[in-house]
Amino acid sequence: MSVTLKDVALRAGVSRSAVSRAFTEGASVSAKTRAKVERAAEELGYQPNALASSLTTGRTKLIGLVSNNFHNPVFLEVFDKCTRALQEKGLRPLLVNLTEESEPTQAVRLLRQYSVDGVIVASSTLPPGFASAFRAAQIPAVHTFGRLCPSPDVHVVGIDNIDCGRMAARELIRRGYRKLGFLGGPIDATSTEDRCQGFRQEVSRRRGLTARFCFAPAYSFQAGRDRMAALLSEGAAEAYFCADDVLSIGAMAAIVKAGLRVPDDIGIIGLNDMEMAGWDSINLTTIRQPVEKIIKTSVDLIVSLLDDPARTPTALGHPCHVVTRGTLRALKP
Amino acid sequence: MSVTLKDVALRAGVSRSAVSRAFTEGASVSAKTRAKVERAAEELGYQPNALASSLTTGRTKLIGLVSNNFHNPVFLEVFDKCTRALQEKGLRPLLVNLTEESEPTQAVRLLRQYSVDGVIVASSTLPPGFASAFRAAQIPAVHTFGRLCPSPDVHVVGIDNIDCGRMAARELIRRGYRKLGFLGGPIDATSTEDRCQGFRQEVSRRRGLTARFCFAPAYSFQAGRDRMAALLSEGAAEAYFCADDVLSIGAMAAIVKAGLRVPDDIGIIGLNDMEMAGWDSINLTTIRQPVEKIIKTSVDLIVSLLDDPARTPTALGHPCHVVTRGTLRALKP
DNA sequence: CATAAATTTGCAACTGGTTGCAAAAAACAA
DNA sequence: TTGTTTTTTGCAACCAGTTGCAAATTTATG
Repeated sequence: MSVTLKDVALRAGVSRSAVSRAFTEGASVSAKTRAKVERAAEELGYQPNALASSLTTGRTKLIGLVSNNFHNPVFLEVFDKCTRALQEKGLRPLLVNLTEESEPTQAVRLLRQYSVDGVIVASSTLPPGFASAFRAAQIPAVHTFGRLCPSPDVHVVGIDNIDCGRMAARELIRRGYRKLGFLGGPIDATSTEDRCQGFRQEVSRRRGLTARFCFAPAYSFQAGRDRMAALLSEGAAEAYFCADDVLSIGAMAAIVKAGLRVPDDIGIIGLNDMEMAGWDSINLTTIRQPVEKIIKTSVDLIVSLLDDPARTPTALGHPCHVVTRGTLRALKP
Repeated sequence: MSVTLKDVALRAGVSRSAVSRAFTEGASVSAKTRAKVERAAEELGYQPNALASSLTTGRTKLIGLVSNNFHNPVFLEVFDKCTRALQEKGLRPLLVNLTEESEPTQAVRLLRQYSVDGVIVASSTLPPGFASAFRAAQIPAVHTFGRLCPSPDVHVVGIDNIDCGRMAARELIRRGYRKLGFLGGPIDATSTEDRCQGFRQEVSRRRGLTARFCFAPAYSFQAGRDRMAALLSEGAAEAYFCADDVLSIGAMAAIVKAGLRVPDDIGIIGLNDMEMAGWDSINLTTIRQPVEKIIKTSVDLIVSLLDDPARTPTALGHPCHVVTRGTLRALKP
């Protein structure tokens, strides 16, 4: 079997407590003992067992990273940033893929069994019961990319989707488009709902504008392409706010396929600013969601919740801005 | 604090052992006791602590999932498939992001501290020392997407990259291309090296062919685009095997930007067949790597290694095949 | 040098489970 | 009914650590 405290203690000629202390920052050990212990540990190739120590300390340094977005490329960036940020804080992500089959309660049970110190749910919608389950289990939870609302059930970090909707509408209007369109994701996704609402608000504040609203069944290329193809055949708007970059790319594919051009015939503005949006063959004008900052805030929040789990949930919003590339026509002079 | 065995035992009026047994499949408990325990557990909301039990059973059911590929979209599919497959087997992925800064030894230490039952390294190249470190620590390890070789240091599951190189060359030749090109990733990546070697072999077996070889500094869009732009200015080949789909997409962007067309002016064949390759705005002809099967094999292998960690490492290859889409010219009649 | 104060050390009990073993209970056979 | 066999149960020790406390050691002070 593997090398344990006892082995090191024996070899160093000290007690088990001494070894434990030598590996604990700020514990009461003399330099001499620590040196002896370190030497022995080195020789035996000892690694303290984090799980055993979690029993008494009550800290596993495990953070559940829960998501169901394994198809949208922007989430690769999310996982990258998130794992890095956690690792920097000495925390380890225990990844949970929320598939359609696996019930959410199953996921919560699992996270409890592994005594995670906290949970980050990276998904625009939170499965029902999650918030209360984590609260009941006293597990700090952060809903990253969730819907901001004044007094949420659980800590939320994200963007103001309503405002993004307004921002998109303003950008289109500013560029002289008058017949506007909104192409959302699933109609029951809160993110789509809010973006739609903001877009509608802004449009209805002005005169002389028309706006049509439609929804794709998923935030995916195919869904965007199919929906746009349908729109084209029934007479499309001058410019669309597609509530997601992948959706935008799908929509553009349909436009090009129909023999039209972006932005000359139809303008497109997306949302996310994922890496691909900047590829010059795509060159998508889009609303940038500050993923890195959102993740950083989420991780910092989790860290602070570790010492104060009962804090009242808050919503932390992050400002977005338009990244101008090539899929909207130039400003009128 | 949380509910423990003792609480349940007290409430059910049985010993702690009885509770433990009630939660262990196939343990010796009467139906009556089990019922009492289950009832009490239910009432208290008890969840067994997986980490505490790991101490005595020696099994954590944690599997380290190590990768450094958080930029290639194909890896989102990999993470998706891998987490699903592990979850189905009752195993939990502990994600480790191997960044440039963090030393690989650090990662191994971490995995030992968390007593993972096994490790899956999803990366074309294995950091030096990994194989021996895992062997020394007696941790079963599988190198997924690694280089197949007759007697590897560690279990490998992947594809025969040399064969893929040959396959690509044959496909180009079959379609009548005579001036061929190979566009690889980093020249020191074994995957690129092997694909290049196979391609060269096949070309040199025939007469009347020319082939030029070049390498991009990364498997990325930018790298592919920049490298291809440079090639175009110095006179490009008729068709290229780009050793990765993202690279291919970058290369195609450069070609289009230069006013040329794919496949009319230059043919492209990629490798991976990631989801995006099938998007009809990309429609890339490529060599399909059977990601799902590779992952499934890897997970099955890890599972079997749990009971037999010392098994001699083997290399498990998976066949690839060309997926014909629209980036190579039609076959000569 | 003796004494007081500060630091270091080991013991033992604890974390939340599992498990070998012997005793107790239940099931079966005579 | 009794004796035997089988099943179930609880005790106690164990897994790999941590930690409060009192004893032992070192350091500082008079």
